[in-house]
Amino acid sequence: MTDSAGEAARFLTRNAVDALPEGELERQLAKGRPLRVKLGVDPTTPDIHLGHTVVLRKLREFQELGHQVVLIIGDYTARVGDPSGRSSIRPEANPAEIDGNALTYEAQAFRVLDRDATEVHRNGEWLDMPMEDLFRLARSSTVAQLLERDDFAKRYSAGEPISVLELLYPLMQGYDSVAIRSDIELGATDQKFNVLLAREVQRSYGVEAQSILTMPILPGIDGVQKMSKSLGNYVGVNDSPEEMYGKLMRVPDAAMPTYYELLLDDPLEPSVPPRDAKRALARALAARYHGEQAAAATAERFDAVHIRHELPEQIEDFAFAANGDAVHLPALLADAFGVSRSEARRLLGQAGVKLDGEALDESALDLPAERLDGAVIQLGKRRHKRLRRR
RNA sequence: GGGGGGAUGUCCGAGUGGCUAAAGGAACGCGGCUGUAAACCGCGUGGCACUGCCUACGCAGGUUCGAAUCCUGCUCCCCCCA
Repeated sequence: MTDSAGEAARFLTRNAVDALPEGELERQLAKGRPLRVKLGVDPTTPDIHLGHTVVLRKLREFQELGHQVVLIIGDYTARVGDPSGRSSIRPEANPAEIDGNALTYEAQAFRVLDRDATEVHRNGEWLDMPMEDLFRLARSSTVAQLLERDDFAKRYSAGEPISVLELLYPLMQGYDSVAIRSDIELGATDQKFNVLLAREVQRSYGVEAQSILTMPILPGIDGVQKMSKSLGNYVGVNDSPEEMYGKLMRVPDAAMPTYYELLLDDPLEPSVPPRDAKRALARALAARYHGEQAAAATAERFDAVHIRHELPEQIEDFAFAANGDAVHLPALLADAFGVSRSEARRLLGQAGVKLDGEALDESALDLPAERLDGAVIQLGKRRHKRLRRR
């Protein structure tokens, strides 16, 4: 075992949770040949967010060390739905939607990965198998083994349903490893069971078992739950610089060390005040996905709006119709911001609506059109529209 | 195949004939304080033609002056036995 293998292994595992079996990665690296590094993603949502980039960045590190990254777009497994971390059965995913997502997924993944050094497969290539092959696959594990997994065990003992299809999911993922002959599989910690079970599946097919490397899960911008699209606490890699910056500024301080460790190359200096650390993070990530210039402009605009309380530079116009002189505010707000009229009324009653910076109150539900024309109407802290009479 | 239990708002979860647009919690929104942080305080969270009306407690019917609550059928889920 050479020093360089040990060094590389230490580097690659520095912010990982598990690298199993113990020492295996170093042994693999010491062989001196490029490793086949697997990552499987199910295109269940069209967007990649910063949470996904944690593992993608790790993959990128492998790439930069000369290893072969194999990205598997789980078009077939997406139709089953990964039960990991789930407490209930997923609704069946729609194949057409999955195909669409797969394309955008791939494109977005290459904002982190080097396209030329990445092998991409759809697992439909091999999972669309005859029943006979499924028999073989289904024999590679046992119900007891599958039920050992934490989320299944919980659901089972809580008397919640587990479908047979879900039980099959880890086997399908494991077969991916057989199909591409992976040396190592990456995943977030919630994938630990799946990636470990793949070792069993590989053995049962007589191929060498992969090692595994799991990464921590990035909390969402609420700082508590994992970042996920369905929880609405995510920052998408395709978000505009303003969205990225603004969302990241809402992340609680407590999550900063984790964000730094998982998303940036340099660790968080403890001496940096939390607010500055967060600004630097927001700035760095906006720059990563949109360039230094856009990031600088975004930061400047953010300060203008939130520190100097100026209006945002760009405010979308909203054309309103006024067929008399008076305009009914709840209706206007409902149309402009996509809230219900009832909600608009409530917000008016809570001083949550401002016209050119001044709070409106619910005593005046109708305002003259001329007062509105050209004015900026603001809902809460962050939603603005410039009104134009149609 | 037999027996038992269950389905309530974004989620969890109370509620077994009127006082229930439905307790409580979580989540979220608005306001205050602030750093679009945390903590804390206040208000709010079905819709609308809004001092009122409409819709809502798995689905469809029924009983009743009145049903989330009672009855019938159906759908789905869980457990035990086989």
